[in-house]
Amino acid sequence: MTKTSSQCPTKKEVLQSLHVSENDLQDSKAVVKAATCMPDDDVLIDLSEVFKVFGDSTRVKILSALSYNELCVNDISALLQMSQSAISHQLKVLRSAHLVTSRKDGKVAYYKLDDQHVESILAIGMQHVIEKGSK
Amino acid sequence: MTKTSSQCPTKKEVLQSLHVSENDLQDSKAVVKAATCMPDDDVLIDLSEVFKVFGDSTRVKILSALSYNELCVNDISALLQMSQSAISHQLKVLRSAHLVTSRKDGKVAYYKLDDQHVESILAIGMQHVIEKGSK
DNA sequence: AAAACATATGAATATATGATCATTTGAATA
DNA sequence: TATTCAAATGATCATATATTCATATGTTTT
Repeated sequence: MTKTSSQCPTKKEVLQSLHVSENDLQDSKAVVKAATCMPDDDVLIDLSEVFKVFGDSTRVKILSALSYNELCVNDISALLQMSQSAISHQLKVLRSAHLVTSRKDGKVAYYKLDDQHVESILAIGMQHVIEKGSK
Repeated sequence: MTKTSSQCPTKKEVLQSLHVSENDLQDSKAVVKAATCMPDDDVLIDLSEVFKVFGDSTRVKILSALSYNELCVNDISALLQMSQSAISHQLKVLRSAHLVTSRKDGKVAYYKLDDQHVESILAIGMQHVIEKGSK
């Protein structure tokens, strides 16, 4: 069986796909390694989309609040002292990203964190903030 | 010794500070718990700022690349097939957020991840993407 | 010293996005 | 059934931001 380029591209193939020659680069070995090991573009784009959802103070506050208790829209609105509409819009964003789930009890919609990852991400991010400071 | 309100605010005090009365809320106990336990606003804002930096595909690609190797600006530019200027601007954002550090060797500036948190955050975010899918 | 090179930076622009306001949907209750 | 209430949604607007283009800075080499 012969290795195909998609399974194990040669250095030459990698550089070609990047439209560069070896002497355009300071460290072609490092570039090839990164190019070979990095996840596909679409995966990294998805990843950035997830972080983008964490990257808003209103949404982070909602997530932080939900890490202690399930809460309904009205109560989140009161807690954060923001309009019901603003909260509802952001909850939609959080739902789309699978960061929260909701259940309905009559007219009241209760939200909670979707899974354990959410808390983990918040916790590690918090560590970074504590160690490196804000700015 | 008497507890002061700043050390252990009463339920009444918490609700007052939120400008709500108990019957504005579905679950006042849950709201008070969240209000009491949540980190201060400025901490959560800082946290969201960190995630905001992760929340861009170009920056995530840079961070992913740097997780395999230290790389210089030119090589990142070639790897991502983006202009030197665009990369340099984003590296500045990453530096400001303490996600990468740089060293200079002559004219060449090499960048690497600042600390272990960066990789951890990427890894957990990736888990979420894999498990929940992109959209 | 001049030229070449790697990186950084400032201004400008186009796009993305968060909050508001007005309205709608859907469920409980009078 | 009409009303009230919680939540969701659509349109709009103001702000934030990522890239480009032009240029500056600083270093090495000729």
